[in-house]
Amino acid sequence: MKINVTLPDGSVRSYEHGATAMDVAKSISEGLARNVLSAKVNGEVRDANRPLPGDCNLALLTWNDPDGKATMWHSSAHVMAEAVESLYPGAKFGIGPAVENGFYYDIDFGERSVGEHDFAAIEAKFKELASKKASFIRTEVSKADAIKYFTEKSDEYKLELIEGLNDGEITFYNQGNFTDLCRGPHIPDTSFIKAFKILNVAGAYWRGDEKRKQLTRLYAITFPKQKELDEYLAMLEEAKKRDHRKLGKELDLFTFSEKVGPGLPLWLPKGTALRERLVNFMKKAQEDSGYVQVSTPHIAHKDLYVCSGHYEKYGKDSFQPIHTPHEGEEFLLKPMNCPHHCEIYKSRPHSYKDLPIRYAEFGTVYRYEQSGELHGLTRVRGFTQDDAHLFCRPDQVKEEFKKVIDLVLLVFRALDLTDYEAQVSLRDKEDRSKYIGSDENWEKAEQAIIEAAAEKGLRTVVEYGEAAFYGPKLDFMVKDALGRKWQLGTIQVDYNLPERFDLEYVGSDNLKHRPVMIHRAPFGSLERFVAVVIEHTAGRFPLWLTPEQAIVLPISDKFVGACHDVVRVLKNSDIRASVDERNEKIGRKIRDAELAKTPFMLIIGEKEAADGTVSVREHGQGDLGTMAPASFAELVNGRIKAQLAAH
RNA sequence: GCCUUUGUAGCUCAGAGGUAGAGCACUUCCUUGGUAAGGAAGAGGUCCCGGGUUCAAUUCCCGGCAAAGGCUCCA
Repeated sequence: MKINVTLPDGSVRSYEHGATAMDVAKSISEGLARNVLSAKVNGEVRDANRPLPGDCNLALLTWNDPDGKATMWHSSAHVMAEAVESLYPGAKFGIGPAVENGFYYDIDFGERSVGEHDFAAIEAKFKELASKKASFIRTEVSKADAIKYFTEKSDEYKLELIEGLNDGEITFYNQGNFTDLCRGPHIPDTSFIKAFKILNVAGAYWRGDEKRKQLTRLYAITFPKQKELDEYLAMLEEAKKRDHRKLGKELDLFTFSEKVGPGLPLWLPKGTALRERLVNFMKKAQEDSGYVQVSTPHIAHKDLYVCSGHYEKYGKDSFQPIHTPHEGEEFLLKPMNCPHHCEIYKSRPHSYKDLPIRYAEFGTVYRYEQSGELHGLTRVRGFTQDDAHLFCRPDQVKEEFKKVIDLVLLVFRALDLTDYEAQVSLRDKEDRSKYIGSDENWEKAEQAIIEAAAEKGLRTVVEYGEAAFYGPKLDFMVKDALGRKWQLGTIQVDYNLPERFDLEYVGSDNLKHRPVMIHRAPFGSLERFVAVVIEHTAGRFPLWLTPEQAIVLPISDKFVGACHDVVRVLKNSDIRASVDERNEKIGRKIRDAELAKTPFMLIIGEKEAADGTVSVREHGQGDLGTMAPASFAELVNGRIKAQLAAH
């Protein structure tokens, strides 16, 4: 009896019954067979050496397929577990899945504490085991046998996992001296793994539950070639160099102080100026889009947040209320700007003709984040949002969304963030009970978002069940220069707050109606946004944003005066420049300016001073020749204009 | 909050149970130099904080504080 196998290119090949994906690979080429990690059979990823079920569609998976990589990494987790078990007898194992970059295994080492100093031994053992070319062998076991096996090993974690499985669907995989409860699939044998590295160690609660025991999680990665591991490690090094915390310090943008407190960034003059430019950029764009600025204080009555519902949801995990000394009133540090804006809306009646109303505020908010959650500028306790709230009629939602999308894209363009993706978050299809607002309005809003995104030509993914309880949303994910994903701009529809604050407008029918509210923040928070921009550009900011656009370098003291003259000319053209007056040689000044990532260096010596020119050198590019200061100003402003051009 | 690691000069980091070290930065002097580091001298430290062990602790132990990596990825 023969079976027919359809390959991804549509070709059909015939094999003996019981043939495996590996047999198919071998029949195509030896080279392919050496690289096959697993196989996708009728859409399901399976072991390459498992007999095919009959006629099927088959895709052979190699290192180039995400599923192939995952197979390899998951198998690597088993080998790492084997290494750990042989070095630390009695270790118990939780789960060991493949993740985005490598894999991990959660391990209970008992009383022992395992840290970085143990990595070398585990790595050595791993290499020894991997080189044995042990096959991964799949066996189906009964639930009773599975329980028996892990009871003997007294591994309560595996036993708990087995509890949740049905008899008849349980499989074990074995390689070398290690057997694990595992659904698979796995690579044929351990020889495919040529390079291994433990990346870090972390505590992880069993099943992600902080009430349960904390296991030791070993993160690691493997590759089929040593060279690829080396490249990966080099990439991590590069990421470290771009770390915004390091660059923020080097470029004098911001700092932290233990006295001031964790998660509370202090912006230095250069960083503040950079922030201001971002703020002004946004203010201008918002003005052009019909926003009006409002301003609200940093604290408010607790009742405001009780009304908005934020107190109930976040209150217990927030900074505790501030009490007035005599009246005993309770005030909270502002965690959100929206309730304030609702009150501004309420301060007077509105006609349908007034809508949409767009209140914008660069509002600084304070949120308690657990100490371990804090991270540089990306996770802080005090930060400034480029917040705005749009109050509109239901029929205006789509148009408003499109305008906000334009604003977000304007920001991305100005900062060279070209690789982005939009996520539309909608209601759970099954359970609609957890959402507030009428079905009809939701329907309308969801449709409006989808259409707005489509009409703007966004690349979107739709996620059901990801909407907030108060409304659907559109989030922008940006990939930075190293391919890391960040969530930046967000646009959210809200039916909840208009309800809670009893917001209304008078319609053309002279009846009262509920406006729809849209929250949006193209930057998200200034802190986080600056961090992303630093890491994306490695500190080489776009010309319009950079702290200092040009530094003027005198060849010797004699030309300092001429340098200041040039700075004055540049200032008149809105170019930020200063003079390096230090008593140093020109080579040194150039080096320091290059390291400070200053975009342009203007050198003035005998020749330039005499004919009123500057010798222009561009960061990372070198000498551009001499020109008049006015021509240089034109060059800079021309480039800035090109970058900020709307389209 | 919890786990692992770390905390020494402004920065990056070395160090040892017995008077604290380097490079860069800083100050002064010399040098006036043409596209990525000119030379010399000097100043600078509560070795994160609090307790304990010791004749002696910055070093060892305990407790805090802060920072870093992680705590969503489901056999």
